[in-house]
Amino acid sequence: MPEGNGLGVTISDVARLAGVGRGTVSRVLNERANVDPRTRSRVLEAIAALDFVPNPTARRLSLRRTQTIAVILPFLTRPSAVERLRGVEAALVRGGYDMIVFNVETVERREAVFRDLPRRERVDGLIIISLSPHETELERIGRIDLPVVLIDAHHRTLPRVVADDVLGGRLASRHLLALGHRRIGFIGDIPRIPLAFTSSRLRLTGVRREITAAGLTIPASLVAIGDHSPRRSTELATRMLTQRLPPTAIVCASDTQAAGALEAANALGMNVPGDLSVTGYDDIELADHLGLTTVRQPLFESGVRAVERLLGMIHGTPPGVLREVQPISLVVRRSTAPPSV
Amino acid sequence: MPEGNGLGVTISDVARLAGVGRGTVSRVLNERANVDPRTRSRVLEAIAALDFVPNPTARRLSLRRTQTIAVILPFLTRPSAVERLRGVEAALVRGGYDMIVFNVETVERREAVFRDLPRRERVDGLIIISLSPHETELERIGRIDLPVVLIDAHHRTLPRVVADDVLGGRLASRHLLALGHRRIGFIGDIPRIPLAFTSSRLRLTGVRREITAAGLTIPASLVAIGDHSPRRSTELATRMLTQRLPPTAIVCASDTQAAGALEAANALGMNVPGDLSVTGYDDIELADHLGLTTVRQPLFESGVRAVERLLGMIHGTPPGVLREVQPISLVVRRSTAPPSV
DNA sequence: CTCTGGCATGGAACCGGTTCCGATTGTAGC
DNA sequence: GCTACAATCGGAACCGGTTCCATGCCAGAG
Repeated sequence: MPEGNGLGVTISDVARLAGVGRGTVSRVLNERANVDPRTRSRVLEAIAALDFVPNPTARRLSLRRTQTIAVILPFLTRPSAVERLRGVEAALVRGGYDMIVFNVETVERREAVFRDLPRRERVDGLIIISLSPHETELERIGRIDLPVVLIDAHHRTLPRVVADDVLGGRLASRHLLALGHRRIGFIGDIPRIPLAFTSSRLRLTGVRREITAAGLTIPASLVAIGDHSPRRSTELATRMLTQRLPPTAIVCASDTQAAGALEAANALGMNVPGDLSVTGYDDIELADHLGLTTVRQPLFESGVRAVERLLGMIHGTPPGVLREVQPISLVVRRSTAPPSV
Repeated sequence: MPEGNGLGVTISDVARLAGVGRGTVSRVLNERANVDPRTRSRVLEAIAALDFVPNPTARRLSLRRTQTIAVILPFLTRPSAVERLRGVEAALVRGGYDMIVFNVETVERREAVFRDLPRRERVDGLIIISLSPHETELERIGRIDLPVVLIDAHHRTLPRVVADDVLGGRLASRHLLALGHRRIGFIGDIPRIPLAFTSSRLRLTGVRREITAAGLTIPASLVAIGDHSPRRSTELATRMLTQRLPPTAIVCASDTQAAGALEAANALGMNVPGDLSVTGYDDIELADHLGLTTVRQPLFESGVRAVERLLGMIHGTPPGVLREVQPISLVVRRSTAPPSV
């Protein structure tokens, strides 16, 4: 254990040097009224002279507040999740809070995190990204009255920041229908029930509704589900494109998967958008780069909003509307065009 | 401020219920010897009955240890950085430490982080990814005697986990030279001096050395520097490929930039690897997906190793060799082939 | 049977802040 | 000149743990 604890200057040292009591130093530090200006400046001088900085741990214990927020997210691997995290981080820094991160990639880890974390003494609040809490997990959080905000996840009773994924599915397919496509495929995620929440299913629902509304149907052979990797998506797209009646367009549940589909088309010598249209979801940097038509949702901003709401709750503001829906929009680029036939 | 602090059970409550002193409860909690087995089990019963969990903040104050590590990294946007962070997170969880993350994307933020963070008693240690500390920053850290480990960054006196970027540059270009390429280009990062550390320069050095060793040179027209985005890389590659004497191969300082170069070739109607060979760096998931020949470095593992070393330092193990070099290797995929001419 | 030594344990002191209470000082009002 | 009250401030108590020290008790040695 390292011994030298640097400048071990405490509030008592400051008090002694300034010739005042500890309480007075504390009052100066916290900018309370009722401190004589002359006393105040003497204290400030002492603080400067000693290069004193208050010990946050002691402060936390005394105030029973940690100034720390925990963020739980699965899949730190996904660009969209990381982008939300960036938003959270930026907003927390502005608010003077620390962010501690829990990446849950397995069910065991998920259980461990929900068992250990939600203790009042550890954090002041919780942000959960792309993960819908179970009832038992929720019950534990509720019992200790810990403020929580979800991002991209659902629960009837919890404040959350989401986008309308059904609408997103509709926007993508509406665009393709308007271009004249009639055989539209879908590539999405496995709904990994025990672990994470996946928006993929909702997007598929949107696609289905829009296509049904147009008087068409989407055959089972044009719906492919697999894990989130572009490689898997390439396999699925290849299989879909090489069957008897291939689609003229594919809606993908993420930009990453759309990149996989583009790769498949490329390998098969198909021209995008000439022979095949592809849409993505999220509008991450990759989408711009690939010229992907995609559904844009405000990822960074979702993190910012979640923090704003969480800090509001911590400071006693009523949570307002539970389900905050963020706007989404279709970004048309060069991966979609009318079908050639 | 919310009042209900859930189960506000303290060690005193446990002591009272078990009919022992607080010290004894603490001894049981910390599995110290010198506790009578009968007393021990009475205490354990009381703990279970009250569902008691020690308050970490109080523990921290008393032990003068935070059980928390700070991670500073620029560019949470880059897949390679995130992958390192994943490794750090995984290893810290195993060690029972919390991770607090600081994403620095501007110079102001960098300054703020280095000013506020290494204040005593905030964290037990520091991991810095892809950012070489200035002397002034270092002096501040050194003064408070805070253990630090760098990842993918350099400083003579600090323990660090790095890979040999010069070698990486050589591996990529050696491969291309062996295939018969003679005009080899390079696309890399701006060396953003005030903010982050960039390995790009070192990789270019490696490329230069290898090419020089082969009796060739690399003209200025074949070296392009730009920011890290694939879009920018596409622009640079396009310009490079449309000049009078275009390269037959391009070494890129990252997989992301290689993706940009592939995109440029694609747009120009060039066949990869027929008309152009491209290499990347890092071997992120994208590289596998694109079939990119690349230099693989253990990103996740770099985070794990940094944590192992940091925790060792915290527990008093001598740091050993300062500069720990991780192995890298060339992964040959389908983006490289002999030149057609 | 007494002395000695060691184990178990209660409780005080401490970590470094905040806050509350009561005392002191100063001043305005009569 | 005295009272009343407000402003200011010192210091105790507290947040909830850990650790050290002193004490009580018991067993074994002489």
